[in-house]
Amino acid sequence: MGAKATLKDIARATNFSTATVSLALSGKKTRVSAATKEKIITAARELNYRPNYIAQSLVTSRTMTLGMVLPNFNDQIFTRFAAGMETYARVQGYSILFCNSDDRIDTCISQIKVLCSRGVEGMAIIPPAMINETDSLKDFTDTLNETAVPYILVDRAVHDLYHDYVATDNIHGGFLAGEYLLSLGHRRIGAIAGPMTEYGTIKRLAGLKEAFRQKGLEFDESLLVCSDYTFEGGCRAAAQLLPKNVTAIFAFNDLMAIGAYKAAGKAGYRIPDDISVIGFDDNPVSKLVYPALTTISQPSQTIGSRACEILLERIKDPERKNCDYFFSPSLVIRKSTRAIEADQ
Amino acid sequence: MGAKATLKDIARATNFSTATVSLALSGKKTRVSAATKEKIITAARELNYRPNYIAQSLVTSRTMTLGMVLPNFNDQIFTRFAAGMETYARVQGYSILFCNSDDRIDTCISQIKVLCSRGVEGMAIIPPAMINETDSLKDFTDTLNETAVPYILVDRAVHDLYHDYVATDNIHGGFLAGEYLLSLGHRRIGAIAGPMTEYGTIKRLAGLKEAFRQKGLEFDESLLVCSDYTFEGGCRAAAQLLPKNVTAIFAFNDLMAIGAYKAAGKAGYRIPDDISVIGFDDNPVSKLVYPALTTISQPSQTIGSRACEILLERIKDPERKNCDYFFSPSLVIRKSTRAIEADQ
DNA sequence: ATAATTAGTTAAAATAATTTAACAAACCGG
DNA sequence: CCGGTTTGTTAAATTATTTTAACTAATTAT
Repeated sequence: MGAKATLKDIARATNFSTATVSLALSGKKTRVSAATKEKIITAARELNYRPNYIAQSLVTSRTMTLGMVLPNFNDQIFTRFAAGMETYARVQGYSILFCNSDDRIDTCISQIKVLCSRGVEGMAIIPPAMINETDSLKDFTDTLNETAVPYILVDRAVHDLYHDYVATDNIHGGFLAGEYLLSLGHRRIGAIAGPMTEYGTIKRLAGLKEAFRQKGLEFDESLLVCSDYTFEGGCRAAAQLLPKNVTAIFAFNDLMAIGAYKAAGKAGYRIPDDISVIGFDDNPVSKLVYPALTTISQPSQTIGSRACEILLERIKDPERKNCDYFFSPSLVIRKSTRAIEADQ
Repeated sequence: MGAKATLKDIARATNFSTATVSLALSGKKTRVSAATKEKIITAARELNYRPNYIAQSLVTSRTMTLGMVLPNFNDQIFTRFAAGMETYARVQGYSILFCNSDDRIDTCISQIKVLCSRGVEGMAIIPPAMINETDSLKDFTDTLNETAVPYILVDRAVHDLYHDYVATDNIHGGFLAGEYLLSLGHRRIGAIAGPMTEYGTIKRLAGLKEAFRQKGLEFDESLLVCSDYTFEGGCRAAAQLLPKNVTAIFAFNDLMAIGAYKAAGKAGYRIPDDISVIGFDDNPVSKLVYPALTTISQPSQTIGSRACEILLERIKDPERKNCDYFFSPSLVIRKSTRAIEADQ
């Protein structure tokens, strides 16, 4: 009962060597006679044999395990990456160790080390938000450069770390938002951006400006407020923007857009009658708020799945060239935007 | 660079045996001279040594890995359990394999088997919602009974499976919601429950009725609508309730409460002026909606942490008696409820 | 000075599998 | 019947670590 059978036990029971037993049970088309195979399989069943994956891993150095480091477990954007990752991994027979970095570089580094020690075959890492602005950046890149474990960066790019990278095409996303608001006739468009130290922020803004340019217009920089991707930050930023007679607000994520709802409500503006609001992410929340939020949908789940696929390819072929993979976001029109007469 | 250093490499570099190196690095208070220890630790750092957990596991038969099965990765309630679990596990040196059961029994069973094969020391399982109403229930309990791996059930109880179990004290939660609405003067209180096949639903309702009873009143069963814990379900249920002149609605989760917002908005009711709404869960969303939702807060993160703690205790002592652990929820008053004159 | 104890170190075993290289036996063609 | 191939099997090496038991040298006690 208690003690679990090993190859050795089967070998003893059948009078074959452990090598033969291993061969017979491995199922590979090796030269083991049918009679031998049958005896061994029968004995294995009788002894209720279960291969020890740990021992297998030690010798094959395959663990069928991946690692993923997330900045937190609460933000739906991250958990959707995680969900996509898990879905793809599962059908490939892989399991995933999920780690929380608390969005801190030191924790992220230590989690990466733990994952390597645990013998994951590959890692998907969403780096901390501030990764590019701290002194610890080098510690981070050093850690990754020193490890022999293949990895892929997800969502957030890192300076001086030229590696596989998957993310939303943020330029295109910013463009889509701008293009849509312009097509509705809006001209005084306020933008609630994130910190300008982030790639994503910079790109979304670039896309927005490009949309203006393609219409032969120019984005009014005085209507740009940099915030912090939080609900409260969005609320504060919108409060600054509303007095400037904007007819539409593009918040660089849904949380800030919903913060703008609050500011608009307080100031007596109705959405979308008095002001249109568009977000970014397609956070599940955006379907729940009233009015439902028009937004730029990041294909997070798909990105997660593809990240896993690309990671597995890299594991197979570590010499493969590093690539950036960008996934097109899409416009999801709900109830927070409306057309206005371009009266100016 | 590429090749990772082993104990042997350090032994070779320092001219000590692998045994000494192992002893020196293990940190245990063994008799290794300070000088030796220092040399070895220095060499280990230089060679960028990382212990191979696989080899460690093989000999110690401890993997320092736990498993957790979630119905999905998107619902914040589950990810908060997961976050709490991970936080506690991390400081104890454990990593966690997180699995998604897609809320299906067969997938859940197969994930449990995968976890066992991978040698997790223990499992935390949130069973599928329908677990108690399908023919596969026995498969599920059999799988768990046969395995030698300790486990704990989280959030959802399972028939005929007497084991460690952690959850919110749903009776008390239902009571708190009822008590609060009654204290505000509400008497015609509508309830949007979940399916009556779920323990959680039954208990929340029992708590609500108890609150009435303690006031010498009785809950009006005609104001009870059973729904399905979704936004749309809540919206439909509220649409049934509103014509019945309820002055307050207790939705058994926040998603349904926010669905009720939508129904109320459509019917021209203002919250909380015309109708009070209280939810359950304290889903992060409830802070974002307008007006911010008053709700019963489940201490999900705490429950996750405690689940991990209890699981680790059970791993240490498999003979320990099985227990149910219930955690008190708390009332979080926001903006969706108000007092009325008890004019009837 | 001798015996007993302690400190520091190590050789070797153990963990449970896979893999390699070798070997014997059977088979086959000329 | 002899060289070559194929088939079936196994001994031994390998994986990276911990652990045990033994050994030497130094210290302490008698």
